[in-house]
Amino acid sequence: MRLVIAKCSVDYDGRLSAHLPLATRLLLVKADGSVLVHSDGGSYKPLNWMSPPCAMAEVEPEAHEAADGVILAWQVQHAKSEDRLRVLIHEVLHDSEHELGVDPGLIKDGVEAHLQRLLAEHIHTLGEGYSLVRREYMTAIGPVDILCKDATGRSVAVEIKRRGDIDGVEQLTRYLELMNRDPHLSPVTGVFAAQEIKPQARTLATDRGIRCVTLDYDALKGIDNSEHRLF
Amino acid sequence: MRLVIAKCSVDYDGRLSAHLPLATRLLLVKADGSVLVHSDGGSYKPLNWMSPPCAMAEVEPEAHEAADGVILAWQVQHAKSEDRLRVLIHEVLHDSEHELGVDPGLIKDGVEAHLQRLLAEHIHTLGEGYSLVRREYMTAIGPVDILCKDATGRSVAVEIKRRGDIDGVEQLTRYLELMNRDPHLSPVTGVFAAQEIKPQARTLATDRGIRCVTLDYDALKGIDNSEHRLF
DNA sequence: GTGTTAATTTCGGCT
DNA sequence: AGCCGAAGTTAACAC
Repeated sequence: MRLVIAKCSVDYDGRLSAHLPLATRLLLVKADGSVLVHSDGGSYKPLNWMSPPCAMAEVEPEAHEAADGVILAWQVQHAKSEDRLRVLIHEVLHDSEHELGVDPGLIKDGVEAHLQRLLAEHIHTLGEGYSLVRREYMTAIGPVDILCKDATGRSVAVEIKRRGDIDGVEQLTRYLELMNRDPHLSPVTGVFAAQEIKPQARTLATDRGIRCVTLDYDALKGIDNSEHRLF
Repeated sequence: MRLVIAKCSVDYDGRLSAHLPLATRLLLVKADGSVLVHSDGGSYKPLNWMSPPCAMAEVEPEAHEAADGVILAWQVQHAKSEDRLRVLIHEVLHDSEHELGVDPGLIKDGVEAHLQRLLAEHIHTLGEGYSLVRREYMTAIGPVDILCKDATGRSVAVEIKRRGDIDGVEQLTRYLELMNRDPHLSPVTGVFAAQEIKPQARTLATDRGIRCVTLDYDALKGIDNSEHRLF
């Protein structure tokens, strides 16, 4: 990884055209040739960048560029498209190279997929006598997160979100509408399950006869772990 | 901006929990206190980060951490939520501070908004006798990019995308369906305009009686420039 | 401020 | 390889 602090201007041409006026910025060149241009603020998104696969070459600035004070130009060309990044460097304030090695990568915990797996494995947390039919139950308009049956054998469609919002309720409503047209499934009731349910979403769901269930991820994981210890 | 290359492990707790095992990485601390953790690959997205507003503090590692070889801990706390990032540093390989100043920011060209403005200004590119009614014509389900009339005075709804995909056709279809229920507007025809239209989207649009128009952004801009030169 | 939509979205999973 | 949907999405813009 190469770190350069430089006074530079940047031009991107590809899916759009973008220009960065002359200013001091961080230029980050990764081992795969990709380049990030960062300012000293904003978010994690660079001002400009080139994604891999790409190749970076240091070239002589053109005559008119050199006349404007450009001492060095970087040309970053994407390998599979016409996307091109051109960095015109006026002054280099820092330049260092560092060996980082391969990164073991991020381990995530608590995303929707985990919630779905845990709830499917412990479907009884929805109520006594509940049984799983299947996860990702396919319908014409997309997969329902979980289809199960309650103690009386009635179908229950479950929509799972980390954060339960209006759009999640809308999504479940569409599924329920469609599934209730299917005589093999109907009547289907709905459960909106999330770690946190926004008041608006709860109101809308309740109004539509959809039950809201707040999921305790740590509790579910706890059940999971204790069962794994037992067997 | 502070650049640190360090052997470290990172833990994030907030909207989810995430862990980065011990490895050498770039730690980037911006002037606003935000922190990015980058590896030597991947995309522009950091492995882990803390968005502003937040505060970074260097603290003593706990006893068990120090026993594991941690020489320094960074605690990054988000100002408005419980989001927390903890960086456990085992070895510092580089540490430098740089003054960057305020960035003038990115100037973009060629995004959907520009296409919309250009097409609205040169609505005749859709056909002889076309006239603009208005941009962002509001309907109950959202704004139609452009509403215009053809040479015969019939309403035409235009949906603009940079890249024309199925979902854009669906979006336009919903607008047309709604607008055609309005006796003041009906009949309304549709135009799907994009710089590039995917074959599937073109097929679907044609099947629904929606005309597809490929926009040449540079040509539209050329017209624009030449007109500005004339007047 | 709040909400909605685009993004050089990126990223992962599945077919 | 392409399609689909989530993301600690972020960012811009209207209301």
